[in-house]
Amino acid sequence: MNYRDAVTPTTKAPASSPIVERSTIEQVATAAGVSVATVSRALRGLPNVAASTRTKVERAARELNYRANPAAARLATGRSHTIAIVVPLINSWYFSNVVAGAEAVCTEEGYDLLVLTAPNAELRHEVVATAAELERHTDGMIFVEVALPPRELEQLGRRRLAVATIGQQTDTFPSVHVDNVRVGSLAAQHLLDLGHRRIGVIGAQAEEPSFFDVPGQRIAGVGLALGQIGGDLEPALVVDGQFTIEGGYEAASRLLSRPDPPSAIFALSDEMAFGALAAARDMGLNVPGDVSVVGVDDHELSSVVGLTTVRQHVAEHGAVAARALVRRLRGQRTAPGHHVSTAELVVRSTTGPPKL
Amino acid sequence: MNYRDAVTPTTKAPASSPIVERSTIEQVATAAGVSVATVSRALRGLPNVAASTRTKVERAARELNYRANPAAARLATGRSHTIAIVVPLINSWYFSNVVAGAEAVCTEEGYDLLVLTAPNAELRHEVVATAAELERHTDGMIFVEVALPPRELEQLGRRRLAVATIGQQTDTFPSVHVDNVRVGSLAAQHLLDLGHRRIGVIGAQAEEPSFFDVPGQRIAGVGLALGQIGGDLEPALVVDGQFTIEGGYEAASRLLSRPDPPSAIFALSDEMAFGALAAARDMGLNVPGDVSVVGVDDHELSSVVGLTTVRQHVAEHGAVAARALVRRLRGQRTAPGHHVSTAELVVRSTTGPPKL
DNA sequence: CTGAAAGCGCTAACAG
DNA sequence: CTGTTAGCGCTTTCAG
Repeated sequence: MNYRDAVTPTTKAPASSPIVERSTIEQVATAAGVSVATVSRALRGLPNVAASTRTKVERAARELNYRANPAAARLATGRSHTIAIVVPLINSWYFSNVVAGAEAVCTEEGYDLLVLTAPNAELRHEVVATAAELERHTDGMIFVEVALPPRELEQLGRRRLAVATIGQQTDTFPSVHVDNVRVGSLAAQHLLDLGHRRIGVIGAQAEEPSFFDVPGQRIAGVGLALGQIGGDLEPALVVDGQFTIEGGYEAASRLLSRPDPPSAIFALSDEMAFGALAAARDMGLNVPGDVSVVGVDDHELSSVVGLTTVRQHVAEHGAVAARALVRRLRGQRTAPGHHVSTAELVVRSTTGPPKL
Repeated sequence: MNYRDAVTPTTKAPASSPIVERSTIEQVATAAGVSVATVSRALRGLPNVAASTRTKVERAARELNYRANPAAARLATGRSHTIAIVVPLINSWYFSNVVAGAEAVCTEEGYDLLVLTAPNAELRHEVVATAAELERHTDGMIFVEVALPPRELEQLGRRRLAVATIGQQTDTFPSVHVDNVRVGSLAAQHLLDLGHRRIGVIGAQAEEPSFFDVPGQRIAGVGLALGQIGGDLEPALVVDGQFTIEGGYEAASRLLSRPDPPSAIFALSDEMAFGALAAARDMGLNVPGDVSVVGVDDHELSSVVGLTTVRQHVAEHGAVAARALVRRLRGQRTAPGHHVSTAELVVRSTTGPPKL
């Protein structure tokens, strides 16, 4: 339920200051004894305004509590100072953390953050198809773990809309992503170092593998690590966990009830790992005695249950993407930088050497 | 990580239809051979438009892919078709689910959803203080578990802004909340029925107890149930868990390492309960053999670990609030209805009779 | 460096 | 029932 997580004992609230009305540019102009055009220039920091005039205007604006009406500014300029973040869903650990990161930056930078969920491919295509419409609601959008095919990317690229992606890496837009092959290797290598040779993987079907495939890359990383010691990833030991707790539970149950169960399980997310831990417990198996478990994310619960995991800095993903967008919207024509976020292995107590 | 939770195998995407431009009301007017005013009326379903004219206009609009420019409409009408949701934080199970519920309704109803986080009381006051400003960004706001003092409520009430609250119940605005006293009683009664008499509670400090106090009410519910059998809630058995997993872990550790530990623990949220379960495990205690644990929420993980809990329908809270707001914005002057959301006990395997 | 004036695209009286 | 005419509040030429 969490309603108070962040409630640090704060300084006494400023006795609820009364709501103060906003005024129009014209009132400010009159008060400062200049024209509205000058007020507009002065307040937006444009050149060609005498220092003295600017000061005068600023004072008047402050006194009148003036702030440009966003609707009017938007109509006149076409920019809305709003960013939309498109996520498949919002009520999951990963996505809510990404949104949190983006929100923090947006608030800080004076942008409004709109949340759009596009749970399936069809809706995602629709989001792109209605980009012309969205352009009138927002200045930019952040696509989070949303696979955009080349054709749609190209369509978006031709628009005035600023775009950033999280997860997918494109050559048109700035992006943030982790090296998922490395994520997989990191987990697998740890397991190999402990002596495991048969590793089970709880992953997920990639929806559109051709463009963008997180599970696939992580699994490739596992294969890579395994390959280096002349080993191999058994396809039969890779099962779908749908990135949910329950999916993880079921996948692990299947894996562990095999005649030849793996000695370790790599779940592609902590939530699936939690499911796996529960499954092991329910089967009377000891972790890490009978089976080791590794996850990805570093969920809050992970440290508490001692889950070994590959940590990602998820909120940072959102923050970096938002910052890139804001920068671009402010005109800083930076290269379409790709930020590769770090990920690191956090060894805790769900992993250990295999039996025998 | 969860990016694909909701990815159901969808029908093949409609081969990315090209982005089609938007046109202005004037183009539609010309195409339909009428004035812009008529177009505006026809398209907004206002009366006083001949059926034939309306059809004509609608066809033209469809052909030109016309949709009113939101910025222009907003400037002219003052309404933004946007709703803001104010949460203390967004990356927690409870709040992200509330937001998800609200988002679904907003999308369905053609409203944009803005997310604002106000982690502490000070920022919350600021949100209210800048209501005049917010009014120009949004038509309404949903305050989620945000304690608004009477004075601020009154200030908000005088504005054009539509308001709905989740958690707090006011007599000015529509609200959604659960009967938290009942939530507490439900949990306690279950424990009492099993034979427990000494119940520990993991709760949280209320920030502004005078206006709105979820933990306090749930605890009161416990006291009530206890009182009915002539028992009493020992103040020393009520400890703060800050509504976080870790806080729950620490609170439970403290509770269980007492010389006279309670035989059952009621955690005011599932996340705190997860922490408590981990603490019990780490102390070598058996659940429910040595100690029973009950939570509140019915988190996804709860069914998997078998946590007995009082289920709340969280996403529904967000949806109901959003719907109330939309209704109000559409002019249906309904009574400031207070929706009391249901909560029910879900008995699983973390509760059982006490030892001896 | 500053002001006047023309929009941005839509809605809302007000006539007719 | 429909068209004309003002705005909504700001930005942006264009003169000066």
